[in-house]
Amino acid sequence: MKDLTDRQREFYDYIVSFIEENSYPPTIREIQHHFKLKSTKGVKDHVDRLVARGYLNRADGAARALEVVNMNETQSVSIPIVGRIAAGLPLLADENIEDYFPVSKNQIRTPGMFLLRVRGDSMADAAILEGDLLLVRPQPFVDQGAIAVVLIDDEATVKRFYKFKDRVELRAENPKYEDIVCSSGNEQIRVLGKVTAVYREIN
Amino acid sequence: MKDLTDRQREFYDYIVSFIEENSYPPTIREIQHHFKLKSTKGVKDHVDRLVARGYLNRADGAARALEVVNMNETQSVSIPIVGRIAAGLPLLADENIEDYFPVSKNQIRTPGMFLLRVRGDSMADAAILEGDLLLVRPQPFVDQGAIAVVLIDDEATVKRFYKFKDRVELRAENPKYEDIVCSSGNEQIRVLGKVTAVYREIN
DNA sequence: CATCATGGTAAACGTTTGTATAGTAAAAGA
DNA sequence: TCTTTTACTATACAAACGTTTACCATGATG
Repeated sequence: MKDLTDRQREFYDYIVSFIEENSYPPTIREIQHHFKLKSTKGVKDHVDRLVARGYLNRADGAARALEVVNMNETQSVSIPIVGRIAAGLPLLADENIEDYFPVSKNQIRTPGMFLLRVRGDSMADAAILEGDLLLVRPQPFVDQGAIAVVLIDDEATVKRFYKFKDRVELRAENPKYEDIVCSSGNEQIRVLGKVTAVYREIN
Repeated sequence: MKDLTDRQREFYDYIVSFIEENSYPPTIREIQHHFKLKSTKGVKDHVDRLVARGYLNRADGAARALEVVNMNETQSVSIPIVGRIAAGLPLLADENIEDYFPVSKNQIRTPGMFLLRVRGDSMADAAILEGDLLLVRPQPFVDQGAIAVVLIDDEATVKRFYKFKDRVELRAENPKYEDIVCSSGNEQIRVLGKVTAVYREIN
């Protein structure tokens, strides 16, 4: 956004906010009136420049045929919140999905990402509280020390994950809880994915 | 969708898909040509019926001023991230805006909401860490004990807010920091708003 | 049977809208 | 310093666009 002047930026912002409010783009004259200009020419020039610089697309000659480039990219997607995980069923089976929560698209990089609502305070010292929503990228392993969602006996838990030659350790971030140690080859635990974001609503 | 005839449904679907493809709505005549009709009247009738049944909104007389109801509800909005707050300037002046971050629309209930990136660890025990983004609803006061963004000497800080007859206390959630106490009438502090959500990206 | 909603055609009207030409003024680069 | 870019005013025009009136045909409703 650095190749735009302040004024150009104002026009761009107005067009974006108009679309957000009305869900269709403004006409040249609607922009003109918003900026209290006395001619349409100034608006046309600005729009043309925004097109030339790649911030807008437009179909020439057509009314309101204005498209903000990258606007779709900031849209959000409904991501499922998985609740209790039923044994045997695929993770995202209907039975496991409690609700949906909108997450902006640029947080979603891989398919199959899901949200998990935190139960308990075992990660309190990692600033993850009961009720928080965790955005999880599904993957069968995570980096050493990363916060992972792990399935233990059909129960999803959130822990820091450490893998050693002979064992796997799942460490809580709360002194009240003891580490879980599994010897290698033990098939009772399964890494579901890596926690990539935390959402908390207050009140 | 059961009060629509097959034909009406076709028109509705075309309008939705047109918007998805072009990101602006079609004109009456564009719809007409798609269905290879020889008059605009049929299209107008269909659109009017879709409006009457609540599937579309529209601003009469204006080109392309067509809005598909429910299409926008899961979208997100760009919310400004305010950085250092310059004295005198309004909070959301360009000078204060560092960047924008998409937040899903249903988290935004009042206008003027903004994001603040956390500096320091003074709220660590409230599970708010350095680098977290806080969604802030602007308001001149907050409930007792709520987490507030407060302006002290042109510096925005996040603290728990307590108001008593004779004084205001701003308490950090970290034993390393001491409470800030201001006698009433002291104009050096100003509540900017209430923290309503926390976003954290991991890695 | 008459009636009403649906789904059209045809043609015309007036406004909305994008575009163009000509010119001014100030700021930014070269 | 000269030139270009930015940011406008003023006016005008043609095309695009929504709207309207009049009319026709079909199928469902009562």
